[in-house]
Amino acid sequence: MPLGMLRATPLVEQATEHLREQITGGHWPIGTRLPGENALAKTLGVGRSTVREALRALAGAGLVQARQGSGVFVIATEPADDWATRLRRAAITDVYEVRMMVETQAARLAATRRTDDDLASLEAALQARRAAAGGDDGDFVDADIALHAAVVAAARNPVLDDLFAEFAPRLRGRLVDLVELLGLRHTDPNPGDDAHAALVDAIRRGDGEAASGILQAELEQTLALLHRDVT
Amino acid sequence: MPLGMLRATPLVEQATEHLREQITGGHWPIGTRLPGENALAKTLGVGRSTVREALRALAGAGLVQARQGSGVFVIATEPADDWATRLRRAAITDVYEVRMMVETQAARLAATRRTDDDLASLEAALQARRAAAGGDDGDFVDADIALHAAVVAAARNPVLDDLFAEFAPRLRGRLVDLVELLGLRHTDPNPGDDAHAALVDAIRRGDGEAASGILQAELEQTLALLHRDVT
DNA sequence: CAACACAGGTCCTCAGACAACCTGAGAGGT
DNA sequence: ACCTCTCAGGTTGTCTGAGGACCTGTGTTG
Repeated sequence: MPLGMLRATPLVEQATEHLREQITGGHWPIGTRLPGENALAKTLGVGRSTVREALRALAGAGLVQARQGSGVFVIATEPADDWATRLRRAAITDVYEVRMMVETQAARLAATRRTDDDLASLEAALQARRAAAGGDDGDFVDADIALHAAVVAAARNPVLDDLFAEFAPRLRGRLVDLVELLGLRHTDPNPGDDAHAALVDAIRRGDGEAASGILQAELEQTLALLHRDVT
Repeated sequence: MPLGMLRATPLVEQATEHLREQITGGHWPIGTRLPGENALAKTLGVGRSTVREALRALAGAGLVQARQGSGVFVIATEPADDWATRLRRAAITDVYEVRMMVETQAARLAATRRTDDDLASLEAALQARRAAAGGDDGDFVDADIALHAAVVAAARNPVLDDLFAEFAPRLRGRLVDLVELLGLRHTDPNPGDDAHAALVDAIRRGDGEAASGILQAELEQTLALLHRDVT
């Protein structure tokens, strides 16, 4: 099925794309009133309905807004940049640094707010991290991240949970690379186990200072590796 | 202009919304083929063109995709949740707490990383906050937020800047309310000026511990007010 | 100067006609 | 029995026309 899978792109999609490019390309800044439907139909060489549908698609994408009798206005020149995109573009060391700030504070809160359920989750995550020591680098990093997520969850602040969840995927790939490239698990397949056990214990004991300090030391070490990796 | 400002919502928008709710409400899971245009027109009591435009809007929003001859299929059940929406839904105290964590750490970094330009910006923002003391509560809160943003910017981590910029709009309205309802500016139209001047000075001197401590005290006080406000 | 009316332009809705495409069922051939 | 082809019915895509609702700017009147 070489060419049979190819379909002509519907005119309305082509028109949508063309108009979108005019907007995102800066030809129509925010606040601009677009040419009327009839004018656009003539310019694009399509029917008026096709123009209307294209404009609806752009409205659905949040780029324009129609006002009956007035016209169609540009209200955004690009879709709202989501965090995943922003984090992807940001320097990994900047992302990690913010993670570090957030997480050390979360550990402090976790020590005072953790419930029995939280402790059970932390213990389970610690065991899962140990179990993942026998697996590949990717699984190990995932288990490590899960333990850290359990720490953040014990802080009992949903905004923190969300924030950590946004950061984790951005960091995962790089952390796996780091482990592999630097051979961090060659001598010890479960690096940092002592520190993580001490972290869970500090949270159990309610010692926020210790929990925060342990995490700070660990994360600073990884950040230093990330800096080294970059140069 | 009591009722003159109200406009009938165009049918296509109502239809779009109805269909969107069917999708986000779980009635049409991902992969579902929607009823045909003619069936939908009958169900919704509108013309086929109106249905087509509504479907285009949903396509523009990324929820459906049309295949000529086959039908229109659900490809997503909700738009990617953006942070603004999440923050809007979150408890204000949770949001503020995260802001506090991030900002106190940022102040620490600012003390070590600030440039001469950062210092100039901080000084300008401090003066602007003083100038806003003569204005209304909204302007004052804006000037306060701008000073804090300058602190975060001096930490020289773009991810932090972005994060603070996400949080600020969510917090603004509530902070204005707090100032108004609690009459925080009745006796002193420029509350916290001493603390803010000390903050800027600590950053200038490179004293991260002092900067962080000053901010922590201020933000904890406001958080306590937010907690009180809620109960 | 303010209020009102009107003209022209714009978006909104519906209907109809025809084209292009897809899918499933049935018929015919091997 | 299995495979291929054809066709019918249903679906989306495009265009056109008609009329309605709305908005804005201009001109007229009091």
